[in-house]
Amino acid sequence: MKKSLADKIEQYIKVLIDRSSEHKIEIQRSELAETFRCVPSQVTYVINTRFTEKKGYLTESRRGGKGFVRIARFQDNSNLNEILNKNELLVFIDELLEKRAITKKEHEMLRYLVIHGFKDIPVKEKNKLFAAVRYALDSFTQARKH
Amino acid sequence: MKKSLADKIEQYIKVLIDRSSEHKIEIQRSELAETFRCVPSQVTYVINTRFTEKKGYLTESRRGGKGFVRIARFQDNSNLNEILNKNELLVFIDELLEKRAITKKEHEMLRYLVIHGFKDIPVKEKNKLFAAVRYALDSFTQARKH
DNA sequence: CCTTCTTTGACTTTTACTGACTTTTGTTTA
DNA sequence: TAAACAAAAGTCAGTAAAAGTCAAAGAAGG
Repeated sequence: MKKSLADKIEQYIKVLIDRSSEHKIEIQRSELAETFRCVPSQVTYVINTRFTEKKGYLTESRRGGKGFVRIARFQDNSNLNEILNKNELLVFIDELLEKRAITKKEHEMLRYLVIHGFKDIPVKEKNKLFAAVRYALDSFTQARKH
Repeated sequence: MKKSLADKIEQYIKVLIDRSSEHKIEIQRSELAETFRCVPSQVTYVINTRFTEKKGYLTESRRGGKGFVRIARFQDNSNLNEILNKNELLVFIDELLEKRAITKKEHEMLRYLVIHGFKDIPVKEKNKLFAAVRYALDSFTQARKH
């Protein structure tokens, strides 16, 4: 299994991120391309295939003079946490039904919302969101009791 | 972290605004240009690209002798947009009730969620979120009809 | 083979910066 | 007081320096 250039660039960037203070680096595409003696679009390729949101990275960039590419790894890396949190919220919603704090119809609707409603929200925000929804539901059902 | 001149001027102005009493400053374009050793139109460029209304700033200026550029940051640029969008979603939810697609209780719960549930989500995400919720609710109620 | 991943390069778009020229406004002077 | 002057700020187009896009060719793996 020979390492492709893309693999090497990927590894290089990951080392940079590891060494950085905030899990965040800023590079210049053209500069990096020169380091590896390849065309700049090769770097773009690496970024698009290896540093995706799904893999736990956020990227930003700016064109033009003094342009840059910023790559940040977010700490609650990934899926696991997201799914966990979504599950936690779903469990909470199930408990509400068990406690008769919500009706069966409401329960059905809420589950649907949680599962399908938050597709486009970045992972980082999603956790906050789930917590917020949980809080809101809690105080709502409390309030409704009286 | 290579900062462009425009970035530096932007930051400089923002610090001035932060230190000001009313989130408002008055500068002289030519003076600032001299400080940064650039042409005055560079300052105009920064103001036009970084201190726009969309980003929460209002600018005024006067030419000629005793000329000036005034930059003011207004409290919550987002509010207007946010509220508008939230309202759109609330209107949609109200319509669902009118169409009998949801019950009164569901309606009540959804309104509460929208109003109280998404407090900590950044504005930028919030709009996407509202759209997502609207979409989810739409398909949910469609599906439930059958 | 066939498919998928990599690499390349020509072309596009965005952003920064500059300088010549214009417009506006206050001040001075005839 | 009207005209000239000076001192601002605005406009705009041009240049350069990035990064992005996309399709096509090439390589690797099954």
